[in-house]
Amino acid sequence: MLSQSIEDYLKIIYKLQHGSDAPTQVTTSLLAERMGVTAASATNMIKKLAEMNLLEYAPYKGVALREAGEKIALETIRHHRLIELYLSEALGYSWDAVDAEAERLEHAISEEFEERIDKMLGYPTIGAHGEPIPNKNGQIEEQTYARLSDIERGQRAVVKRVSDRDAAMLRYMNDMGLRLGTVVKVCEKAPFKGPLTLLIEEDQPRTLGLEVAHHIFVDPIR
Amino acid sequence: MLSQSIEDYLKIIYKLQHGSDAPTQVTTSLLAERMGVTAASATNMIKKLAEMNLLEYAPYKGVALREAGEKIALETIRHHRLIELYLSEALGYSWDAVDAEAERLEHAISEEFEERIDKMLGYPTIGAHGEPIPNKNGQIEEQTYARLSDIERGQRAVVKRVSDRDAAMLRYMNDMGLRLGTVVKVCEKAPFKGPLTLLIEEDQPRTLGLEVAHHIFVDPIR
DNA sequence: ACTTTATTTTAGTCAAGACTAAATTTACCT
DNA sequence: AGGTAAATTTAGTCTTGACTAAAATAAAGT
Repeated sequence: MLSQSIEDYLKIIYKLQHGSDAPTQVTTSLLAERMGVTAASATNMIKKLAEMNLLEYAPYKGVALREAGEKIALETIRHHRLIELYLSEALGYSWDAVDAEAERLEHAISEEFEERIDKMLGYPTIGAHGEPIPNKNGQIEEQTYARLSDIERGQRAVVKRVSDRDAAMLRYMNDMGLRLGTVVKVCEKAPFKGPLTLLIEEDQPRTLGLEVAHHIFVDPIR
Repeated sequence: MLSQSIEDYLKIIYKLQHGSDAPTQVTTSLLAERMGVTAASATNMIKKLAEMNLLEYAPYKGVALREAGEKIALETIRHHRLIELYLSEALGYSWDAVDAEAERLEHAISEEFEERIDKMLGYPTIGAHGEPIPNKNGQIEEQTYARLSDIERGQRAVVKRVSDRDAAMLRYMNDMGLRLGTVVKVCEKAPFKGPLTLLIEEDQPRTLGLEVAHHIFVDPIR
């Protein structure tokens, strides 16, 4: 059995490699920051994972997952996203609470548990925040959506995915009435990285900071 | 936060103190055996728990939980039994599979998770194998049932609780058609600790070894 | 009461995975 | 190209919770 720690490291490396923000090189310090440990600790673990042939390690340069490592990362991510969706659908958890709970549960569930909730949810392919859920074979359909912050004025778009990095931000989005599938229209964009004004589902206009809009992924209409 | 290990030790000590088999004195070796560790390891942990004022430790004699330790034990047991029932009721787990899964999950769930499944289950007081579920305040209603092995010939009784120590035995009981609430009648008891013959729910007679009957707790009728 | 045996405790190791402080490497700037 | 700052790695420590082997204690038999 693999330790929780190892699963977490691999999961985060995968996310960094395939994330929408910085798909350059996964450095020790970036990994350390995401794991909430010091760089020295990250180096130790990296050496161990390289030893186990789970990743490619170029000292002072960075890491890249090998096939075996990616497989474990995707299994862990699958667990996480299935659990998040289950908590949300079956237990009524809110958008911002699922991540923390899933973070601990993902390491504790068996294959049987995974299969049962997968079935119960109807073999879903999209998670609670719009993320793709890897299938049992570790295949995943990476998506590419536009950021709401990049949408032109006047354009309408459907909310497809939100970043789950910040629970407070998720709660805020939720309070604004944003959900997966919500249709928004950009009415106004203030200059100099100013906020944008949105029409959410034909309701009254709302103003949203760019920072938040940057973490909302949409599909423009027409 | 308390470690999984600590929670497990306290839980097992509680069960040994209140178990139906040997409520004498909880010894180091008994605890070690149930935890699957060596006696030396158990001694170490006992000293640590005594240091934390979670239990009373008389070297060479044994241990007894103090109030704080019992509270933690009961919380852990509550988690375990709620999860078992949830797995059984909501996810269709079989009698013999719930324990192993709950064993890992009990340390991973939050208070919110506990509350949500508690509510979903209708605030149950009896677990999947008939055990009492401690309430949120750590109160528990200890039961005293007769063992099926002690029931007189001709007597009828209702199955109230089964031991969950051995998954294979649980599977066997299940295959025999035994469930909580099942009515059985003892038709025959072979001498010299021989097997007993049962009538299960007015079906055809079945023969059951004493060992198994010893782990089935019943409430005699009339 | 003394000896043998079983149980328990002590002493010393080990592995995981974190940390700090120091040394090293890379990168950047003029 | 040389010098400095930032990033990374190395070296050494710590904690948790296991282990083995040896010592100490308790229990039991004659």
